[in-house]
Amino acid sequence: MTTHTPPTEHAEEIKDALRHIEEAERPDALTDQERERRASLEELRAKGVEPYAYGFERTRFSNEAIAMFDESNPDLHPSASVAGRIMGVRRMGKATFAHVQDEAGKIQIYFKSNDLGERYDLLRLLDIGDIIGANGFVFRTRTGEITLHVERFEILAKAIRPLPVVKEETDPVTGEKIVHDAFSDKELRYRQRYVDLVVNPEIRETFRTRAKIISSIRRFFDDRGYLEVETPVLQPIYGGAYARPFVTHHNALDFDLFLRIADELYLKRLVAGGLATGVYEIAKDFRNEGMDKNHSPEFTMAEIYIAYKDYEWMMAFTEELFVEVARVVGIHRGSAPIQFTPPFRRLSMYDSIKEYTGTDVSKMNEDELRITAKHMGVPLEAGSGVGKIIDEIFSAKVEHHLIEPTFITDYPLSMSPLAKSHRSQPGLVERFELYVNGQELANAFSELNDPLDQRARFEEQARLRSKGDEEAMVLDEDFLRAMEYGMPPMAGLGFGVDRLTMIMTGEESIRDVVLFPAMRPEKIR
RNA sequence: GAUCCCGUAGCUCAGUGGUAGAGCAUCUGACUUUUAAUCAGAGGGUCGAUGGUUCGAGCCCAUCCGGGAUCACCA
Repeated sequence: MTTHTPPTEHAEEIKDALRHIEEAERPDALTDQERERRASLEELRAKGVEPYAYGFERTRFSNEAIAMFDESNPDLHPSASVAGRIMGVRRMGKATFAHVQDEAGKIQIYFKSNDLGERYDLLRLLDIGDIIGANGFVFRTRTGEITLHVERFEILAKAIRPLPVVKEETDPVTGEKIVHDAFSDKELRYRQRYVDLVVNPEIRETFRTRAKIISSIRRFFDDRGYLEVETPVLQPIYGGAYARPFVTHHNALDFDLFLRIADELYLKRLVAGGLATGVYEIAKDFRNEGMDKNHSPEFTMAEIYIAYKDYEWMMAFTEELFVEVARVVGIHRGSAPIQFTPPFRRLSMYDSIKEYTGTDVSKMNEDELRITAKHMGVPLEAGSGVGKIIDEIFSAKVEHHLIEPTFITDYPLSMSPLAKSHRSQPGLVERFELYVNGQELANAFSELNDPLDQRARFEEQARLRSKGDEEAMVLDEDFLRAMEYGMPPMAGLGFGVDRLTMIMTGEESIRDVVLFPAMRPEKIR
């Protein structure tokens, strides 16, 4: 983006940045290890060795190279080229062992002075963290580890900042892996995810699973003929959920825009336009709320809207979707893996409250509900109406019981301004949420397509907003206009991809399924 | 936003008022099948920041910065 910023506006920042650059480059600002590594770097160049290569001809991943060793023909010595990061070095004078880590794992490599001649002397300029390429032949050492005997090697990238050294040991009795000095500081792991991925390689599996989850969702939708679309992230009016938005500013047009909190209203416009029977989007939404292990200010949402279907149909679709995702990724981690075994339990909201509290709240008016909540020890906000009180009771008394996938159906109308009134139960809407592991995972309804009803619902929201409810929805006149032209009945579903990934990987914090979690800015030394 | 806990060497951590420590990493030396390699020696710190109490503060107090957990809000 090109901006024509007056030079004075950022003068202080620029001065700070320049000062920072100067200080960072002063030799006395470096640690001894950084100075050593920079000295090694210069020595390599002085010897005519360029420590930052343009590429390397790799023929095998570490696991493939190891697999080449033939137990029945140990003298075969198949050759291979591997590339990766040096994770440990054992120098023994004229022989050196090291482990090289790549995407697939680790392989031990063996350097021998006799074989490498003068180049063997370069090894003293190598450090843990350096990225090298090596080719040679595969053999088995005296102690039994399949190893690459190096015939040629190249330095592909010299590390001038020391990597945390994590050592692993195999317990001789149990055979279990013992990790020493694990890189465990959460702040450092999140801020420097590149380091975390290197020294805690098991977390790579989490992010590979995340990618699989997203691609399996996309495939599931695509296979059924639904169309992937992209709708605006920057919106003049935000809507589709209860949340406070982020605000940004468009310089050229000189007005404020909101970062979307949901995709819903734009996707429904597209169904109205007949773009496709079903449209979906898998993308980031942004909510300006508190953050904790279940909430991140930017998070990935999947939403799909399918014409001529209702929430009953969508429930079956949702069940099929999650069963399929679980099948594709496999559920391999976590202490209490959730089995996505169909059919999922279905329970109306009233029945769920009756089941877990013994109280039937379905016929109660606001005062009775208030008294009931008080008896149950459920704290209420002053302005809570019928729907809000029921929701509070549900959250406090029912939610955490719902471990195996459970559909909760038929919500109070006041909580759901975009959902269609229940066809047979007054005061309710046709809505379901899927609960897994005591958490809401998905939310869906028969979408409201009556423009007059929708307008009335927005107006009710406006009243809440004027009473100080900052999260109440904003009336979207263009969305209403689309509905007035005629919007087919449809079913809509939305779910958080991050939470789905948490469930599928057994991670307990959303920060552990997001590569770069939001953090306050740091001062980098 | 509130409460509690944490911040000491590159990493993981000891250190409850009296000369800042350990293991790994780093440096020097030895070692041609080691694997938490080993052995001998050495260097490395604004104890998150600022202010205060004290003869004396890593330690006690206050404020601030950063992180974690719980709660609130939300998905």
